[in-house]
Amino acid sequence: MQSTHLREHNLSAILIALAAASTTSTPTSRAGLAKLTRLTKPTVSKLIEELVDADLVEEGAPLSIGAGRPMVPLTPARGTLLAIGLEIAADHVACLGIDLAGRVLSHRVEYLKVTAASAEEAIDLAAELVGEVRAEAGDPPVVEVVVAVPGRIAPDDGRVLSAPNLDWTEVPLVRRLLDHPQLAGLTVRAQNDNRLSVLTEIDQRPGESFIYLRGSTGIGGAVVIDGALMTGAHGWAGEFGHTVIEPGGALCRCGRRGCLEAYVSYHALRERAGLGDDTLIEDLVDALALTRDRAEVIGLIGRSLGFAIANALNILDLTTVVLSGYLAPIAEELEPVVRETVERHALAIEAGPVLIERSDGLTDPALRGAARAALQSVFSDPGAWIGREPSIPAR
Amino acid sequence: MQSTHLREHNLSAILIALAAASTTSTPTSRAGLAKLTRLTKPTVSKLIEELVDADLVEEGAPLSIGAGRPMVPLTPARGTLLAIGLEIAADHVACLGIDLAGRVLSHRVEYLKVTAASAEEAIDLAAELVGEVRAEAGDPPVVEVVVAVPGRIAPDDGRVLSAPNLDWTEVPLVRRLLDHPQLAGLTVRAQNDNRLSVLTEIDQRPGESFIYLRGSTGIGGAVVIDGALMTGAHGWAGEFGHTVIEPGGALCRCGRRGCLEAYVSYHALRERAGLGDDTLIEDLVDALALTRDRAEVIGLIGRSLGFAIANALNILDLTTVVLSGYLAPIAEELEPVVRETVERHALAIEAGPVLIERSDGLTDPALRGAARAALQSVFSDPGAWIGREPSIPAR
DNA sequence: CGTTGTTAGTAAGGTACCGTAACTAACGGC
DNA sequence: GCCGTTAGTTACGGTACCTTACTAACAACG
Repeated sequence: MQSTHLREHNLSAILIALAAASTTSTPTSRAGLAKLTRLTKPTVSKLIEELVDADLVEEGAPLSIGAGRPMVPLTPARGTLLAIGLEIAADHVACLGIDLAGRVLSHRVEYLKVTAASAEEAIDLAAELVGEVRAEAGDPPVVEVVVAVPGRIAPDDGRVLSAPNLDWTEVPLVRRLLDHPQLAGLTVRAQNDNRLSVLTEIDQRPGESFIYLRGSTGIGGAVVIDGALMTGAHGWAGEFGHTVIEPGGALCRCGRRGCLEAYVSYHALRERAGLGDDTLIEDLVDALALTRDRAEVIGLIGRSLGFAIANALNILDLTTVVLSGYLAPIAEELEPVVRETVERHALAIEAGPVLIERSDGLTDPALRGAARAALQSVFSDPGAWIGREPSIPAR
Repeated sequence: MQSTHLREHNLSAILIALAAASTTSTPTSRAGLAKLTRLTKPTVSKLIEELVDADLVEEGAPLSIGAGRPMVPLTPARGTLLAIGLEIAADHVACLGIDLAGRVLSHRVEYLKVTAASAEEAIDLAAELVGEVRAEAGDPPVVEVVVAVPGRIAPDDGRVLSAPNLDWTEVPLVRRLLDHPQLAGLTVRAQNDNRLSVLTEIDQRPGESFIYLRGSTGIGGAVVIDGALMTGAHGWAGEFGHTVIEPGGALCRCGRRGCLEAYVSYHALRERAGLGDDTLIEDLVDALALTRDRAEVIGLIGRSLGFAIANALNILDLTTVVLSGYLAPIAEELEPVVRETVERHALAIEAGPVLIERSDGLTDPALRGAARAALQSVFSDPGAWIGREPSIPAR
């Protein structure tokens, strides 16, 4: 490591510690940050001064707690930077702008049957929403734009390889977005919506390790180790949807047999119960419970999930499972069934209980996650947002 | 990060880069290390000087390659430090001493039916071997002692919780070893033998990501991501032995049904074929081939492995599988069967071929891995081995 | 056989960053 | 009003690294 990088490293560490502390509603001072980061007070003071000058950190009014000189509470600056999340879903396009503090500056949703429209149309709409969000937020500098798409995305150039729910194949999404004046000159990245949803969950559970399962039209998932999303060789580690839970079992959309997704996804459950395709995902379980015993429905879903989870826990040796999407509202119902199945199959049980928890259920996790991902570059390299800006040395 | 740590970080980076480079038999100079670590030549020179003074790095005779001033080749020092690996296996106790360069300084094996003897006896023998190895190596400073045990180990105090193949339960291994004069004052750690075996494989594949499967009395395994061993919540991530491959299938030693280990471990295969318990692990497949068609044996093993591997690949999104233990010699035979099974079940296939490779098959991987693990602290904190030694600041 | 070009390594000085020690600021409690 | 306590600043010094420029040692070429 070069000594220039030391400064950037410490700036980043301080900003990250500050952001983490301010989500806990504990006011944080320079002295507090010094303890958290194990740097000395003068060092923190000097670095904080630069962050304040660069409008990345805000000072509050002095605040007295107990004896001693009152602290000057610090928070990530509000409204000075804009991180933009976009979401292109089957029935809507949405855009969310947040600042460093994670506060929503602007939010726009337009309903659009994307499958019925052309990709161009959806992308035009998305760009338009970006323009509106930027304007409403007061047109501060934009950090980055991250687009959530329900499909597979080429890691190199942000092409959408396939997005079945949108009827998209080979759409050069990022390139097309960059053609629009509202996004000219910005950094734009595309990511799978499920993977971005996890970021929202990671925010709620900083530093934890868990398996994330999201029930949606398909089954998405992810593996989080110590607060870091596992990627894998192609970026789809933790996609539990196509874990085989019954060799030679039900036919899956992917062409194989016995995948988890062939049993507990919205599509699979709806079709097997003969429900119409106007059934909303959030109403799925209630609708199923009308066609047969609710306990039976929960049992089917729970046992299928449990089997997939058991295998994952065996391989990963983790203890926490977070259920999201349409699985979140029924997490408490599922818990005993899943737990029983997991305990029958998983070795890790011997080490203690497996926790099966519901996602904190914030709305629009993919959209929030996208905006959150757009923020990331500021935290990992605040130096780039300060006047000096050596950050990327010429080579 | 504090500025004192910068030096340690860079010392460590240089030593690690040097060690990595010298395994590739490419002679490396100060200038070469400067390029590898992205530090400048003067910085590398100064740090290397300290490492040479501390006997951690050796200079060779100047070596001319092409034009320009000849380089001074550098290598990790040989014979100046001793890292000790111990192995306690069912039928022997072994001790290996290596230096920074990974060269074997001394090696001792004593055959002992550990199950027939007391734990005390085995531990006494181990300590004795350590004494002999230290003496033969010329009694240089000992870095650390790492003990490989085929069982589960308490992470905090190195107690062996259970080691079925040794008939051990609750043996305070590390504490007892420290009682012996040969190990007085040393740092001693215990680790599962399979997990240490992986370290030997990681050495051969620096920076790679792969799944490791080791056929032995049981089935051990591990997950390696970018050259780092995944641990999990309790340190047994990647223990594929108890992945369920057939719900409600064959009864396993662990009390559950359908585990991988109940099909392809030495014990399971031997017993199902009615072979005597004097069959050696390395002869297992040949012996099985006498009782029935060899293709059938390979097919059984391959399909079972393939199913477990497919699930793991789906979850982890990796592309390489390394077979070790008794599986290594038959890796080429297994490959088509495993590949076919994996391709039928694994999603990741769509991204390209899955590589099923054999371990490089060094003898005694667990013992080597233990010695290698004992070396680790030098590489991660060379500062502690240099006169200055601030390393662990008082708190 | 000297000249030129190339690469390895060293020397000297400067700079950036952080840490230490001591100080001021601002409060509560007695 | 004094004292103890905590927040934050100032001044200074040390450490580590970088830049620039140099020397060392070789190959290739005419």
